[in-house]
Amino acid sequence: MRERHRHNQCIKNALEKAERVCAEKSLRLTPTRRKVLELIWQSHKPIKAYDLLNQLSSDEHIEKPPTVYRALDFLLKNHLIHKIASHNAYVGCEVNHDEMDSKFFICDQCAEVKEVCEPKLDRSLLEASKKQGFIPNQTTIEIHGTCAKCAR
Amino acid sequence: MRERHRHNQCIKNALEKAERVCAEKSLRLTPTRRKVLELIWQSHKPIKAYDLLNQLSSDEHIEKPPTVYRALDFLLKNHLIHKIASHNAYVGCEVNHDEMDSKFFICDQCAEVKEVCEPKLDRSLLEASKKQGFIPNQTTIEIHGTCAKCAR
DNA sequence: GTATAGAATGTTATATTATAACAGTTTATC
DNA sequence: GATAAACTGTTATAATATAACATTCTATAC
Repeated sequence: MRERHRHNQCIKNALEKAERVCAEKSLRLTPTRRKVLELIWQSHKPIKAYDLLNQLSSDEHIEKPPTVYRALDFLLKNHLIHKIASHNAYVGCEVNHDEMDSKFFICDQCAEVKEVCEPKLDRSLLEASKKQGFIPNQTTIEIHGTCAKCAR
Repeated sequence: MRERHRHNQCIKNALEKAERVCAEKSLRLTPTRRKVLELIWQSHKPIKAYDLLNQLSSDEHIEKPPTVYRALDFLLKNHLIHKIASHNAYVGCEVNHDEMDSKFFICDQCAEVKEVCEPKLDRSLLEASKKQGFIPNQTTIEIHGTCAKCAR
């Protein structure tokens, strides 16, 4: 735990950002949406839709899939979370999406995901696209391997 | 159709490559595996597992999911096909996998996928990884957009 | 040529991921 | 307070994928 970052701060930042974004765009961060975002931000590991569903449910009340998928759709559409396609799982968005699409480093040891912006990589992607005469719109860049922490 | 490439040749090449690879590694390209590979190569569009299953089935005999998933596993493991994670669908492998991982350009108009090797892009990916202290193992690079043909 | 082990296939069942469709409720605005 | 749009509840089902175990096939050793 020694080197662990102050994760509470991540959660707090994420929720604040969400409130700001929603306020700016007149969107409603309803209790379910907020709760789902908070659950996703419990870690930097992608979480599955049905795990969220279980965590949303209590002994008294079991939530149904559309509840969580609707919240996920909202959060995805507004760039507050991302879907990791290679895992069918969801992580909080760590970057500013004025920039280009995200790239993800996914540790196969500890499962943590690091989202990065890499203008150089963007340029390479654009260049490669141009070479194909391809007009890129949205990218899925997921790099699996071993993170710095686990490599030590 | 005027500019259409000779797709029969693609299928033929793919099957020949598969036979060669299997011969070299003492693997068995059994009838089901061969048939699945052939069905996947009917086009350059990713095909879904259950579509393959339907095409494998006849009025007399309906195949079951494990049949197709086992064939897919075999073909994936031996780099004869790839899974497009963002679509849960499968395409034939067009490149030589002595090289690094594949990158896919996926046209959202016509659905065709072009697999490319881009050493420059590989270098950018490696560089970005190094910057994170990340040791890359396997990448999912899927660029969605509009292909040259559809852009015209 | 037969015994044998490993690979491949058949079969049933079920797990996992995601959406459709429609009814009811809440919210913002007029 | 009426209204429309957004949001939520609920039931059902679609789409994707695997587990587990029985059976058959194939290559090799004897």
